Formats: sequence, structure tokens, C-alpha cells
Amino acid sequence: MDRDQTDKDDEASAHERPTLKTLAFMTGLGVTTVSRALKDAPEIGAETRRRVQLVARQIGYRPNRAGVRLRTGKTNVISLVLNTEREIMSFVSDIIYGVSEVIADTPYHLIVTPYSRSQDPLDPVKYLVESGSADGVIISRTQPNDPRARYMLERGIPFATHGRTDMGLVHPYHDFDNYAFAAEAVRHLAGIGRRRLALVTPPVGLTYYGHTVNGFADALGEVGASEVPFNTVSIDQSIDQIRTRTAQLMRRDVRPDGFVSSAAAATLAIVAGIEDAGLKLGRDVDVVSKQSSELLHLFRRELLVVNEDFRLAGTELARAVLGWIGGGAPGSLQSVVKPGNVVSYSG
Amino acid sequence: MDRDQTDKDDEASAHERPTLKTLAFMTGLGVTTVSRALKDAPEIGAETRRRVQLVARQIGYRPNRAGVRLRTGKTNVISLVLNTEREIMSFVSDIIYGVSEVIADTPYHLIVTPYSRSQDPLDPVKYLVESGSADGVIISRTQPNDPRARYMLERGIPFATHGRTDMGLVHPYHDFDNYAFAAEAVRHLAGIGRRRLALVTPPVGLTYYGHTVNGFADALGEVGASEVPFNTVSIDQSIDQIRTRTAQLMRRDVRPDGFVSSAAAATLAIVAGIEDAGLKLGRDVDVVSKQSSELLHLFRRELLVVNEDFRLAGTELARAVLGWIGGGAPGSLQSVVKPGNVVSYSG
DNA sequence: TTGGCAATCTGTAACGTTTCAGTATATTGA
DNA sequence: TCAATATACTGAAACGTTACAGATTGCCAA
Repeated sequence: MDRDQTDKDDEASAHERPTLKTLAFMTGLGVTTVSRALKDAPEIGAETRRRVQLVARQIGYRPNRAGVRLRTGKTNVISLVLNTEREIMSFVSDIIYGVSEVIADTPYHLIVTPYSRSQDPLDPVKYLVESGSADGVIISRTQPNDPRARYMLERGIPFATHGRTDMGLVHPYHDFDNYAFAAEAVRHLAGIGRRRLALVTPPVGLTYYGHTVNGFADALGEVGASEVPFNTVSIDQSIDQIRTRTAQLMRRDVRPDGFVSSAAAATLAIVAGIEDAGLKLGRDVDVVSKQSSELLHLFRRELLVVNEDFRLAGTELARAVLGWIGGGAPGSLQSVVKPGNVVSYSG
Repeated sequence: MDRDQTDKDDEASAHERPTLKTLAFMTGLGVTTVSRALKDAPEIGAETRRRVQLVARQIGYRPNRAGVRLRTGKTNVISLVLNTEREIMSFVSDIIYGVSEVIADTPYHLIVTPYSRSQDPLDPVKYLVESGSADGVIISRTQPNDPRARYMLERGIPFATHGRTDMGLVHPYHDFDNYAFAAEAVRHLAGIGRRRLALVTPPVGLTYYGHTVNGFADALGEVGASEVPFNTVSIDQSIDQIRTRTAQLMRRDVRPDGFVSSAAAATLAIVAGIEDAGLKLGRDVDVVSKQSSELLHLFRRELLVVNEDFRLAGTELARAVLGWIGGGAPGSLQSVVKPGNVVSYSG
């Protein structure tokens, strides 16, 4: 109850941000008690707890993040590691929104950690871990043997990958079932009479490249269609390149009558290439494409689409990291979402 | 030179992160001296300074963010405040990349602070300021009389707005010259013989709504063309709504022969609406549209486009906030970028 | 009555940094 | 020679939090 040393701060100043000390002064308790009362520690009396929490709520007390972080090492930060290569119709905003949605009512903040293509993708992850800047990390562009995942597992920092790995190591992930997508796309094309199919693959080296290629190949065998090799093209190439290569391909004698495309931007280029070669979508050739925004049907009504929800990916990834941070088993924080049906907007 | 109390930590443990104490021990100096030597304080001897900095570099010392933040209040964080409403072809990834690029070689981290449309846009800003979570803030969807800008000016926290305000208050901003865009678009359409023009406006209430409308109106007068009212439509409406309204409009007797559109997604809908009404782009009607990705020419070759670079907006906004934080005059941290020419991909 | 124990509460130290108020040594002025 | 001053460094305190090791009280068993 002595008030000798508390004069300098706390009271009477315009309106400082309240701290535990402020609360302690107001309630007449010690800082320790206040700290514990706020986190429902067992050794605090029920009434005291209620009283402290009431006052805290009234004056809008928020724990100082720097204080907590310095003392406990807990940053309350999730980092989303992103490649900054500019792409048309990037999905990163959707992922960000998804993550934001989940962490909105948690104390977590989302920081975006970028790296450029010229950098080693391991660099930003190393930085985060070594500088202790985040409690959890989300990475994308996952590879079957991913050094980033391996590194974080070694260092024991919770993370989730967008896309699976294939290293025999268990960690949280979220993935879209690209095997099923490619297979369904092939089946659909076969169903409307297409027999010679080409695949526009994901970036070589990423895990879902393999999934997509396998789904495509397996379904080809199943329906008895054949592949028109188009290996030189993947969705991370430039629009112009894809367009040119497609036009070249379509001018050949043995040209595909169906395409499976792993990304909407690439699809725009493919269609342009097809039309450059004087052919018509829906008549000479059909295209099944993944898209993350409902826009391809505006582009050409004949396009066949499968939707991939990146906002969902964001929420799942966020839930996964938070789950791991919260002590959940990594193996139980994995999800794969099945693609919906192939959608047609024309007849 | 006594080594009695330093035994517990520092040496011999596997590999803790180095702190000032570590450096002090290694150099044989006091923590204070080390701290000062690292920031080139004047009262440190030249050789000592060099020695400390050398050792620091060698062992990869990085100041502990929580320590600095707790002591000084400096967070080394820039927050980008974003509306999370999902839009087709969102530009937010570009802005993020732009901001990231600028802060990449600074100690700053970028945190993304989202808010949903149902929230008061002031909420996230209040949160940031009251919780002292950032040294600087970037906001978009700026209004002529923007409560967020006013609030941050009052509280003295550095910020930059994407888009100008009109409150007689001075603060950093970056803006695209939408007046010039709309005016140029009108002139271009007039130049190819279009006389009855409709405008698809930005969201009502945002500053650039006014700029766009004024540029459009002024240029109409200048070239002697007339406006076909289309006031019910703005770019933040849904694709379907815009499409339907456009089709309705195009079926009327007095229909426009030219459109000016403030966003690529809306343009897709407009074109769809035009074609729904049985009319043909380039023959019956021309459309000038802004776009932030080079994709509209793939959609319809006849589209006329003006490019807006959101990555540039990101870099400019980041530079502006950092400039203000660094003590620059707010009035000197403003930029408006002129639109490029109207680009045609057909003839 | 007393010792033990559970229930509540408290002060101190520490996380890593910067600031404040020195201290020790060398240099200068008279 | 002595004091004043500049130079180069230092320890202690503080930012807000939590963990540790008590302290105080009341109650019960013996």
C-alpha cells in the first residue's frame, strides 16, 4: 500500500498505455499476481481473477509484445515466405487473406518475408530461424526434397508447406490434389471425344509437377488416349513463350485436340496460341484449366475449368502452423483438398 | 578483466545467438561501449569501433528486435493495411512486392493488417497506433476526407496513402493520375470516331472516383463528345452485375459507342455484356481500360489499354513512409505518376 | 498448542537493448 | 605544478513481461 516509488509514472500523465504495473496499482495487487490472474493461473483466487480481468478489459490493457517477446522468446508472429517474381493473376493475395482470416482473433501478426528468384530459397528461412523472428513459417513452391522443410525440422521451428514433400519426414502441409485434377481433366476430355492430349505442366522441380504428370499419364492409359509431348512448356514460363510454342505445336501434323493446363494465366496464352494457328476452341481443340478466380469463362465460353481455392489454402496452412505451435502432432495437421468437377459454361 | 560472473552463459554453450554481452566478452569491452561502437557514436575510439564492428560481422551479430523495441519503442515494422474483400485480379500482391523490394535492405519487416468490409476501416489503424505495433503505416482505398489519415496525423504516426486526400492536410502519398487517364481515354476514343461514351467508375467515395469522373467530363467537353449515363455501375460491383447492366445498356436505343473502364476485371464483364447484347468490340463499340497485368490483349485483341504499375506504387509508398520515419518533410514525399499512352494491340 | 500444508499473494531477477551519470586517463593551459 | 578539460570507456537503471523462490494467512490433524 505504500505509494512512495510509484509517483513518477502511472497516474496523472495524459494517457500512457496501461501496463501490468498500471493494473497492479489500480487493483492494489502485485504485478506478478496481475500477470497470473490474466492468464488464468490456478493459484489465483477466483474473485481476484475476475476483478483483475474486469479492470484490464475496462482500461483496454494489451500485453506489450516486446516485453513478452524479450522475456519468453515468443514472437506471436507467423511469417509467410514468398517468391517475389511477378506473375499474372497471382494467388498470393488469396493466401494472405486466408491466413489473415485465421489469425484475426489470435495475438498473431502476419509478416511477409520475400525472396527473389536469384536468391537461394533457403536464405529467407534461415534468416527467420536464426533471428528468431517468427513462431511459425509458411512456405510454398514446395519440392519433393525440400531443403527448407528439412532445415526447419532440424531446428525445430513449426512450419507448414503449401504442397507436399517426399522425404520420408512428417510435417504439416496443405495441398490441392493435382493428381486427381489432371486425371479428371483427361477423363473429361476423353469423354467428349478428345484423344490426343497435351499437358502444360507446373514448374519442373516442384512436388505438384510430379503429381500432375502422374495423374495425366495414368488417366491417359485408363481411357486409352495418347499424349502429345509438350514438355518444353510449363506454367512459369512467360505468356509470350507459351503462346508461341502452342502456336508452333498446333501447326504440326500431329497436333493435340485437347489441353490440360495447370494455371489460368498459361491458359490465356494457350488459347491465344491456338487461335494464332487458325484453330478454334471447342471445335478443333478443348482446354481444361485450373483457375483460382472465376474469370476464364469470361475469356472464352468454351473453356473447361476446375477451381482451386487459394483462400482455403491460406486458412488451412494457418491452422496447420498454429496447430503445431499449439503442440498438435505434425502428422495430424495435413490436408489435401480434392478438386471439384470440371465445369463447362457453354452448352 | 574479471571473469567471475560471466560463466553461466556466453561461452561453451552449443551456439546461442550472440548478444551485446557476447560481443563485450569477446572484445573485453563493456556492453555500453559495444552498443555505441556499433552505431558509430562519436565518443568511441576509431580503432575500438573498427574492432567491435569486425567481430560483430564475423560472428553474425544481429540486434535483438525485442530488446530494441522494448527499450526504444522502435518496432522496425511497417504495416500495410488491407481490405480483405476478395477481388478478381487483385493488385495487392504487386504492392506487397513493391514494398518488400524497398525494405529488403533495411531492418524493417512488413506486416499485413487486414480488415473486412463489415469493419470500420479506422479499426485496424487504431489498433496499430494504440498497440504501437508499427513505426509506419500504408493505407489504400483513400477518401477525400479520410478519417484514418486524420487520425494518424493527430497521433503523429508516419504513414502514406495510396491515393490522395483532400482535407487541406499534408501527408505523403502516391497516386496514379486518374484524371489524366480518363481524359486521355476519352480523347483516344474521340480520335477513332467514338462520340457517345460511358464511364465505369472507381468505387464511389474514394478520392480517385472524383479524379476519374472529372477527367472524363472535362475531356468530353474538350472533344465535344457526350456522356451516356452509366452511374449505377462501378468497379467494385460483382462481375455478374456489371455484365448484366452493360448488356441492358447496350440494348437501349441510345447506347454508348465507347467505354472507359477503371479496372481490368470490370472490363472483362463489360465486354461480356457487350457481346451478350449481340454487339461486337471494335466495330460497334470500343473500350479503353486500365490494367495492372498485361493480359487484356489476350482476352480481346481489340481492347485499348492503359497500364498502371502497382509494384511501382508499392515502392513509392514504402519510400514515402520510410522517408517520413527518417525525418523527411511529409510534403516532399508525395508522388503522382502519369499514365502511359493508350495502347492498341489490334491494327 | 503446534506443526504442517494448502491457498494466495509478493519481490526479485532476467530477457537485450539504450540512456544516464559517472570514472579513469591523458592532455592542455597558466 | 596543479587544476581544468577532453577522450574513451563503464556500471546501473529502465523498458514490460514471466519464472523462481519465497512470504503470509488460515485451517486442520495430532
